[in-house]
Amino acid sequence: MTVTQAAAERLIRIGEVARGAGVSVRAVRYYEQQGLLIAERSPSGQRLYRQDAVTLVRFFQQMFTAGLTSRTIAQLLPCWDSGHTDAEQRALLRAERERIQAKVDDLQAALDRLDEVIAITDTHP
Amino acid sequence: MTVTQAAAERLIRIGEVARGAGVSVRAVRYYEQQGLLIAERSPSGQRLYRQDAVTLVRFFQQMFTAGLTSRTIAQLLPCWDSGHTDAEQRALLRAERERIQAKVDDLQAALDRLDEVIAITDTHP
DNA sequence: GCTAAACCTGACGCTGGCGTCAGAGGCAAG
DNA sequence: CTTGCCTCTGACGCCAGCGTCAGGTTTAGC
Repeated sequence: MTVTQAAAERLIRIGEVARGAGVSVRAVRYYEQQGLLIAERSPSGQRLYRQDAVTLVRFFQQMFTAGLTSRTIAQLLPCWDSGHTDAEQRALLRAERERIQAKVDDLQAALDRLDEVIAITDTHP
Repeated sequence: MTVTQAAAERLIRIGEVARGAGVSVRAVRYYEQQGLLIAERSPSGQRLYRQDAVTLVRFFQQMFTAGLTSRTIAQLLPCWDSGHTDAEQRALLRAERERIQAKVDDLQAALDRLDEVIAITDTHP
């Protein structure tokens, strides 16, 4: 799936990336600052992205909402591109997996508590 | 369950509350500042809590990890004490429930993505 | 009565993912 | 050529739940 020979691919500017992914322009710049998204530059200095940057940004958003930091995502990015991992990355993957799973459990427990109250207060108007 | 006649109940100080609930003393003071935990005061000004404050603080922690703000918790606190809710509180309860459920779904989706990568990279050493 | 531990009130710092404002340059259309 | 939108680089602001330091009082044990 890693097409390296995108010869005459249409490049898009930052606004199109932002709109496409549903985030702000500021956010996209921030991702670059964090080393997540490398952009080419036009002669005048404007950022130019490949279209799959949109997909990538959506992916970043998903990871952010899962509680990963940009630093962690940056460390894991090579996995997505190459499909290979070193020991450190595998450990990171498992650690994040566990963290997220634990958070799911916490949220589920909180949900149960809230449902208790909802049930009680619904039967006691 | 709401025993209002705790005549000679043993009161505890902030350190004991903190240790009992597994949080810092600073956190307990913060909860008071946010209107979550009202403490009596000794003649010299030290905070005095009933033992169930420990349970309450644990509950706060659970809600915090579920993403509720102290403001929201404060608005919902009467529900726990009285077992009654007004319309606003019921709406709040449902809104938080939905928010948490949505977050669970997001986390689950992120977990699936991570598991994909883990699976792929485990079979490709 | 002394000391160590615990408590008090401010008040500033930190983290992370941006929002937002300032001031300046780029680009297609009319 | 000008109008209007897009983009650029800093740099400060924000929120929420505390951590942490400063400087002073209280409590408990010996």
